[in-house]
Amino acid sequence: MNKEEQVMLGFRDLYNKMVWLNKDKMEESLRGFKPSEVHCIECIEKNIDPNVTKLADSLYMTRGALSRLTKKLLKKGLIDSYQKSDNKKEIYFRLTEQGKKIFHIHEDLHKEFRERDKAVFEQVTEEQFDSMLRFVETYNKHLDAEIKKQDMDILSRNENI
Amino acid sequence: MNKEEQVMLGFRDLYNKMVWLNKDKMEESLRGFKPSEVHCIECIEKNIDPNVTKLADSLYMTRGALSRLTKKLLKKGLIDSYQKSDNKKEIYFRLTEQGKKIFHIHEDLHKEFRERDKAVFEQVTEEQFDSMLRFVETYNKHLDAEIKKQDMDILSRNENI
DNA sequence: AAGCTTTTGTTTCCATTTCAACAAAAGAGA
DNA sequence: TCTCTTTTGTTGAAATGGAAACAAAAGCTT
Repeated sequence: MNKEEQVMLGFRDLYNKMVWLNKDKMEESLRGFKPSEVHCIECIEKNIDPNVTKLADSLYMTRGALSRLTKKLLKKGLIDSYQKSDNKKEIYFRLTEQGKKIFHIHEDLHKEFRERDKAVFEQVTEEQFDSMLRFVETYNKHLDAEIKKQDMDILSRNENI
Repeated sequence: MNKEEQVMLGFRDLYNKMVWLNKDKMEESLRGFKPSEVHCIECIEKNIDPNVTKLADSLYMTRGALSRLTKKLLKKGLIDSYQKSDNKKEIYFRLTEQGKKIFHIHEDLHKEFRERDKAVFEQVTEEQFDSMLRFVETYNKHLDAEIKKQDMDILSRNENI
């Protein structure tokens, strides 16, 4: 196995382990709230005028899933919806006071995770961080371009039908 | 946002984008096979005497999920099961010829992905790779320890009941 | 060997997500 | 403006995966 693969597999493992590990802690601090709900809340707060489509794109899920998820959060009183006067189709969301509470508990939890993993990050130099950051940015841009390319392909394939 | 977070969020995005992007390609090359099935096949080939429990651990899923998944693959004739003479409980799996075909198509696909992303990796020096590899290894070890710690917690909590 | 604890694989039940089809609104082009 | 296309959000049906309960086998302790 070459180094590229090792790095990417290593990160895949890291990702899975973190999800696995944080899930329990999350359920402990935020009883009654599922990871998907908390992620949705996080995403609503961090986006400008988020609607079902935008949230689906950000969370790498389908619009159908987010339609249902937002409905649940509305019912629980964690989010509000609003529209703009010049658009009767798009429906946007924002956090209620109660939703903001959840958001902040989640933020604190992340601080706790950072604290938990501090020892690892202390071993990394500033240059190493910058190097990794450059790598991540380059790769992300590359994949964005590939995703766009693939969307084009799907589009043009539909035209041929 | 500090650099640690940027790096980790960057990798989370990378991971999600790759899953998203590769899923379509996978369905294209391996019609009728879901990512979960292919991952399971990959995992069976790359492990020694894999059983439901080992597969569940490797794939960060539950034993229940893998019990069903392996059953599906058995039905499709992609895998075989076998046991050892000294253990009547554990059931191991191996790929059939047809399963190996799927495995190799998947391997080729990965080569294709590497080719697709070659431009990104060409910009990375050997030292950068080594640096990232060290980071990934350290972090993984750290999380393994944390997971173990959490399991201990759960265990001791049960003792108190 | 006997009695317990743990591990393993399975199953039932349930929540979540995707897929596909749909209607309504927006956008684009003549 | 009228028409065709695309986008948006929603829904029913189906697939998926997790939680928990379970029996059978294995492991351990005495």
